[in-house]
Amino acid sequence: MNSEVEKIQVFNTLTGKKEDFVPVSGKTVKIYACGPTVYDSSHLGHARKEIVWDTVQRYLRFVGYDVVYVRNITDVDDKIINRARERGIGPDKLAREYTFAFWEDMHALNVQAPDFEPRATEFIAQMISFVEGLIKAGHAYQAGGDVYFDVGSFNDYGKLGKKNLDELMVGAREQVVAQEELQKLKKNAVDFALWKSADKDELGWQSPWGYGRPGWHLECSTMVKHILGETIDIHSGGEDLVFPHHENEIAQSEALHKHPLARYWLHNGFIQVSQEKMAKSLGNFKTIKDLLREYEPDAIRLFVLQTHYRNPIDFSPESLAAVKSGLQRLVRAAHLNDGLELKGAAGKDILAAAEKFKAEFRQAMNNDFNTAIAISHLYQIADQISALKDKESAARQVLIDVLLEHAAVLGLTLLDNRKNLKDEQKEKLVGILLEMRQKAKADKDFERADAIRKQLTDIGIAVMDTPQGATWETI
RNA sequence: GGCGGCAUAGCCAAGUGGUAAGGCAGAGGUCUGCAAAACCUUUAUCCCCCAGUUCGAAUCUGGGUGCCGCCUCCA
Repeated sequence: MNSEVEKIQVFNTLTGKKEDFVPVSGKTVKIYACGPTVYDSSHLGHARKEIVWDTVQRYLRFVGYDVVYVRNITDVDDKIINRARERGIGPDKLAREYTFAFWEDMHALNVQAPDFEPRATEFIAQMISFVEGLIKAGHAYQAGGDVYFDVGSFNDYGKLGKKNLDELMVGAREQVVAQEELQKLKKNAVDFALWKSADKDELGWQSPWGYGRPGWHLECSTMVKHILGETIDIHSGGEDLVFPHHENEIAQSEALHKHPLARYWLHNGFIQVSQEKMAKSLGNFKTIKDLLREYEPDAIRLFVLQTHYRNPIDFSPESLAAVKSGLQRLVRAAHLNDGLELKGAAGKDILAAAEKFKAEFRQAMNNDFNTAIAISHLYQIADQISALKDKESAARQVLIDVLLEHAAVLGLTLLDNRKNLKDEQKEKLVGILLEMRQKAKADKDFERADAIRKQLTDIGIAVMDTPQGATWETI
């Protein structure tokens, strides 16, 4: 970090304002990002969330903070249990399967591994003591084999999601009335489960209240506490988590610890499809694996980051395809010096341009991580690179280096894939050669036909003539 | 119904009081045997509508219209 601390501003959902970012303790930044529930394939919406917060933690490290980035994996949940039952396998096996699939997707998208990646099932014991603490403090109560958080005992309830407790009660009461059993158990309709009893043959753990499972919100509060501490700097997630998930985390943690769970609550906007949110429940999603078949990881990241993280993105194949051309310009500029010896030297003007670019890039990112502006500066530096001649390659290299360094902060590799062939292209290519050879044979130009065959053999492709025409295989 | 957010060129998208970034597509040009790629130039008198505050507003205020999200699982 420079001698002076980078002045970063972030939009805090808690206050609804952009605020100066000041970590709890100096250069250390503790971030907890709500991770996936592993019961199905990840889609573009999940990709956005991971790309956005990956970029944030990359940038904070880039400007010199010591970041501890934690992203959990929710591997115990009703959705997992139901899906596993449908498939006739154990919930733990299903969770493992989709955990690996998630890791594959994240790796492909150049999303860095977090410093810690706790799974809920690893923290059952800590969750149980967390609940015991809440009961002891009078913020939770046992009802049958369940334990509920007593929302009425926590004054600040609703401060994140901007909810009015009285109004919540009305809505919640209607739902609870529909479930008679709950009505009997809960003191208050809005109270949420910290621990839920389960049947013996279901996924569960022994607890002071009997056999059961933790409630969803509990895991995050517990893992934050045990891995990062009682107050962290940034807690992030998709905007749908604001209420009730993060609201409930705040209630649990702050009721127990009596001080803030996180200083800054950051939330990313959603991907929409035809003006509707992309969601598994709507069945209108594109999985990351689908997209990766068609688009490079850099293109997907560029697509996501060209919109500010809090704004919605309306997805269409056209809009994603449109970034491909732009990406090519950056890639081309980044590789203009490939295979060239560096000539000349970078003059003052070049060094000044590099410094100007660095400052502008940071200025953009310091303003609530405005990646859209940051990207526009990448294009500007790419134009400057392209404008330099080969004989000024040393000067050009200075700018290429800063381009690559800053593109990497956004997780863009700018790898040169321009000459990479797809499998189908390779097959067609051989087909074209065989067609040309066939034409030569038909013209009785056997010298030419044999030359084509030999050159193919030399690169490891054997050509075999058959009564049905030529075929080939690799040697 | 309550709360929150968004509306900027053909499309995507920045811009929170000082006179419209950037990308895609389009147009013209350089280059080329012809192309393609690349590069250069160019493309919103105007920011959903109405009223107001101000010397000055896309940016602030009030009203309206449309859309989205949350309030239940959801990134």
